[in-house]
Amino acid sequence: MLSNKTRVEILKWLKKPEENFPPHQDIDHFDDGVCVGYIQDKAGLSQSTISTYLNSMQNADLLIPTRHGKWTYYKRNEKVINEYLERLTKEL
Amino acid sequence: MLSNKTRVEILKWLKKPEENFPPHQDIDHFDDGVCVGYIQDKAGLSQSTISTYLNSMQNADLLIPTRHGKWTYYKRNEKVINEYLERLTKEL
DNA sequence: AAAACATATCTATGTTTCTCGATATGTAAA
DNA sequence: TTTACATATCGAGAAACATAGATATGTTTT
Repeated sequence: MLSNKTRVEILKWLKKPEENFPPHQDIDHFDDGVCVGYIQDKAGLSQSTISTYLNSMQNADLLIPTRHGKWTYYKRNEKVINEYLERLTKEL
Repeated sequence: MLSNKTRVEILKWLKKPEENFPPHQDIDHFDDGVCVGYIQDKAGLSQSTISTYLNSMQNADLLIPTRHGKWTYYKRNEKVINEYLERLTKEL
């Protein structure tokens, strides 16, 4: 999962949404993360590719999706990400 | 590089050679790591595959090779491995 | 110097991953 | 209740990776 440059970048971007994405129009915070379109623009890959990536990261429990109207927002699952890093650091 | 199960396993095995490999015949320590043949036996993959893996990990600076007679021993490059883990923990 | 042995490299094939365009689905606006 | 929009899913081709067998290289033993 974390063997892909773009997916890792996305995780990093979502660490500080205010610094990496423009403000959303319908909501004035990043509490639920960032919408797919913004992530797509930033990554420069096709809509389907990004959607697939985000979906796979959600399946891996690295991201948490929230639907707001027609938009889907994705945010990091800090707990799982930290657990992964800790385990890796311990075992590797 | 660390996206491959076998390669990650090898790194883990080399963390504690005494526990994971039989003693070498020509030398009585693991100071320079473990010879290719033992790693191959443990991994259960072909000689060429393991040799290729070890070589690629050496190129990535994760392993340090030492030649003793006709054997090549590989050990972990702790410095680089730790730096990688620290950077990942900081950035991810 | 030849034979034996450990490892490295080459070549090839099957499998997985990346990536896209096309299409489907779900939601909101007209 | 169509139409428009955001995202998801499907199907396919190209690229990268995994892996093995054959062969080459380097080292030791005979």
